[in-house]
Amino acid sequence: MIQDDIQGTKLAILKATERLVAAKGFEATSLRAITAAAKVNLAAVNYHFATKDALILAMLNRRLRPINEARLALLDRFEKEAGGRPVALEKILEALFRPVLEMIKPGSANGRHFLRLLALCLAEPSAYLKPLIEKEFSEKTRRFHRALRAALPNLSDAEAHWRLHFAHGVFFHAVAHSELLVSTSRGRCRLTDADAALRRVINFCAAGLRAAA
Amino acid sequence: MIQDDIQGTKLAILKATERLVAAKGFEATSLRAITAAAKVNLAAVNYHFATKDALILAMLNRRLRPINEARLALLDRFEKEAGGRPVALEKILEALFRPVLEMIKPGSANGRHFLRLLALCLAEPSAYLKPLIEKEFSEKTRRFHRALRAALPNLSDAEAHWRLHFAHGVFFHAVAHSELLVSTSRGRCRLTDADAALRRVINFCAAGLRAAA
DNA sequence: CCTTGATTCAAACGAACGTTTGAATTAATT
DNA sequence: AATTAATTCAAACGTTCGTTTGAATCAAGG
Repeated sequence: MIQDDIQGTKLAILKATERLVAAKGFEATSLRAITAAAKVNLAAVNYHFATKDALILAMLNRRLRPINEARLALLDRFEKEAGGRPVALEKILEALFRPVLEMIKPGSANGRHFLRLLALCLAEPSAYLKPLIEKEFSEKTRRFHRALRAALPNLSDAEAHWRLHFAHGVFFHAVAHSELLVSTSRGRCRLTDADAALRRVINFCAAGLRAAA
Repeated sequence: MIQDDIQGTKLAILKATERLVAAKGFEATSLRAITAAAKVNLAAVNYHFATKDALILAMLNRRLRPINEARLALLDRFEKEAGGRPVALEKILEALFRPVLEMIKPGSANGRHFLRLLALCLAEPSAYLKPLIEKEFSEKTRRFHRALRAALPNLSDAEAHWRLHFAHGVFFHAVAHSELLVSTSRGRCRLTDADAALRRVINFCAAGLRAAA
């Protein structure tokens, strides 16, 4: 799932960065804390990644690229399966969400951490993150917009944009801030079963997307 | 709308903090930048607020308290108007969302900034923000959970928690990251008309909440 | 007018930060 | 085995940070 030409010190730094940044935030995580956790020398970060900003970008890209590739591949597959006809709404949503939710399944360690990082990326308005957001979020979303318009021909172009934005919000908030659900439900609801969560999210979003104007 | 016993230096600091933190984030905003923007002395922050963390909390509370009061007041009003019967789903959602969206209307300056701050609060996992989140987000949400269960008696307790979490995500993402909508739609959609946005959000969420299991 | 308390101010404090340096060490190549 | 390149390391650099200090200024009250 992840390009594993990266090894040794470089990989240790990336893993520690993922864990610590998810726990503390970008600015609050120092290179000293990262290198201490990774059990490497302080200067190793600058040697392997040149700068802290570049390290953050490398860490994010390592996770984002395979996710977005999986999303588009899944959508491609569903479109092929559909022949010329539009892909079913639920399938589109599955292609959009499943590759991310796969990360919280047992076996993909550090996956849960990454969901927090996604939230941090959108919230923290650092200049060097903007190109990544535009490329990995906005650009990829347009492909799903087209599929959505085909699936729901009654929706205007603008309305489709709004509702896809909403659907993104459902999923994003659900996975990135799942601790709020635990808190408000006093522990009765938890984001543990990825498949059950996916079903719930798709069910909610599909109804919202199909709603009469 | 906002308690205005605060004046002079203290108010200037709060306003500058709001603007700068929304633009740069918590850690990336220095007290020197804040005091320079507010045109007050550096030491004024520690004099009036003791510490930077306390300043952040004061700034957030100044906005959050009136919003949450307005939410509960609106829900109270709708419950009173409904007599003993359950409040209509759309009304519940309006009570939940309108007080926040009012902030982006012309006349409430700095309101837009605050929406970014909400996103930062959830994403940035600073320890001193956790109590505020639990109190102002989770605690208040439980009241709306009860109203929701009355409006949709077919929904199980757990399912209601999940879907309210989803609805929160729709609204939250829509207002806090509205620049993503502008970006993916290439400027065709914008969060300018608060009433239109509220209508769209409520429409989407109501359909999702009512969806068959 | 003088005093008292509240506020502002310039200056400095120690701590922590990202980054750089140059030597030491390891790995690879011939 | 000798040489070259890649990597690690301890130490330090300059900067910026939140906070503290003590004197200066202001606003009333007696």
